[in-house]
Amino acid sequence: MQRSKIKEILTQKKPDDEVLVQGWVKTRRSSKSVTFVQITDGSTLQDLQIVVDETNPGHDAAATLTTGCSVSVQGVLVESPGQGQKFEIQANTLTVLGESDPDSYPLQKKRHSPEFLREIAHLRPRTNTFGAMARVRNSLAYAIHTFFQERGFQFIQTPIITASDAEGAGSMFQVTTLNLNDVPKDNGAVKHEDDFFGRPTFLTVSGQLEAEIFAMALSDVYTFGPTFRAENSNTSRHLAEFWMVEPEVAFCQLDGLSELAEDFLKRLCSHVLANCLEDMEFFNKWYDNSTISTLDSIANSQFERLTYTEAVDLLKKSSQTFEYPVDWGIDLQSEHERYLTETMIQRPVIVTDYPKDIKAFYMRLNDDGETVRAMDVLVPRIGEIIGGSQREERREILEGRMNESGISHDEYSWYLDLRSYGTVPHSGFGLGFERTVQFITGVSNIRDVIPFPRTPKSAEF
RNA sequence: UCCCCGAUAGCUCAGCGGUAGAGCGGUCGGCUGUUAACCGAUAGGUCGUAGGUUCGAAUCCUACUCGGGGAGCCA
Repeated sequence: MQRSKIKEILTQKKPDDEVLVQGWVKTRRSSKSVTFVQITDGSTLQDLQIVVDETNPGHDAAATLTTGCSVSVQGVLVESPGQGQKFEIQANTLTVLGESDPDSYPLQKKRHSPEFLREIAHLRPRTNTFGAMARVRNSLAYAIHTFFQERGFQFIQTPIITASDAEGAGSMFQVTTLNLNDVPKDNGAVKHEDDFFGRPTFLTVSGQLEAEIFAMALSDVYTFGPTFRAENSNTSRHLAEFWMVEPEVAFCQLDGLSELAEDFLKRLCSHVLANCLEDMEFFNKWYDNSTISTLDSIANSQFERLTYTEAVDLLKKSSQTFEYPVDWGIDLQSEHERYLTETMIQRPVIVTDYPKDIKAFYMRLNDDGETVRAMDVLVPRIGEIIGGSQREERREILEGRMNESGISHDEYSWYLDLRSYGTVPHSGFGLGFERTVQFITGVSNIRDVIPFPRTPKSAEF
């Protein structure tokens, strides 16, 4: 007999159907005459109740089941006379596949703190929260690909190991096969020629520059993969290894890009509501009781658009006092961004045209010579969820900006080449996948929205 | 990296100078078509680590480690 997933059983099977179901025990309640076993198989948030009568030869085994055991059950689907579930399985046979010693099994049939669950990352996928998390992540990843695929974007796989060490996005992890206990040296300096690639190499901080190469040939492309930052960041919204989505669009200026970003975020919100409502209701109940209404309103509302200069004016005019005063020329602080999106505007805000001195060298210089065509999308609770820009497509101006930033023309000659041979206006942004999952689920710590978080001093599992 | 807070039973926490506590979970027994079931009994702790103050430290002080909140860096 073929196994059915619990989700299938609840949606496609009818009373009196005979089914084979396999999963893990959440909890068990027994008496002399009957035992109830609640099992889950991860296909849905809902547990399935198995009823084992005392006359069943498997009753003794069922009565000793504990949380975490794995079982295989053949039985008949019936409408449940009890409260709390529509259907249940009247077991014919129940086989214990794997025991789970209750003295040492850390998961209990009660709520655990996210901090504790992080310490047992190999078992936390079995919890309601993490099962829901995995399904929402999966659904979001699917929505990301379909959004771009439907619009004719090509999915490009950019390298994870890179030799560019000055992409302006923070410190990088070095990749080496040199023996660190006995590094080959030449006059005191490390002999990088002896290293695997014959030169220093690093884990990528962004696929953007490589994506630009393909945008200059295929027009509309995107990347979606792991990204690494060796920053000593200890916050609830930073990881050393995270996933990032980076579309790069040729023949597109900043206003086109911000439209794309807005459509994209709206699509992610509505997709999750349409496909993971049960899991979202769980997050709404236990983590943030405004998350569903927020997603709803985002899917149906207009994002606010402000220039940096307008944002600074607005903040200055507000009666709010900030720890860091607002002034034109300094970057917006977290408190400013959050006040803008959470209090003043109360929905996502796209801030554009930042002073050039606080943004990366590749962003297109405006005619005022002072600002660049940068774009940050700010959302309540998280702050910056998307950072992007129109890229500088004029070679001379790009070279000037590289000089100002101390970036080697030699090392980026290929990047400059794109501006010499058929350059076109183009734009792109980066969306932090885990920050998006945080925003959507309402789970406050980024370590609890990724299966195996990597943070400073922590790389277990 | 900086500021603030925390670390006591498997988990969540109380105790804050004078003999280590509760709830949940575990174990044993009872009971019931049960729903984080219920009732009774029971086991379980070098009070994060290392120093110091004191007649006496879980409790006060110092350092370190780890965790949380905030900041910076950013996605």
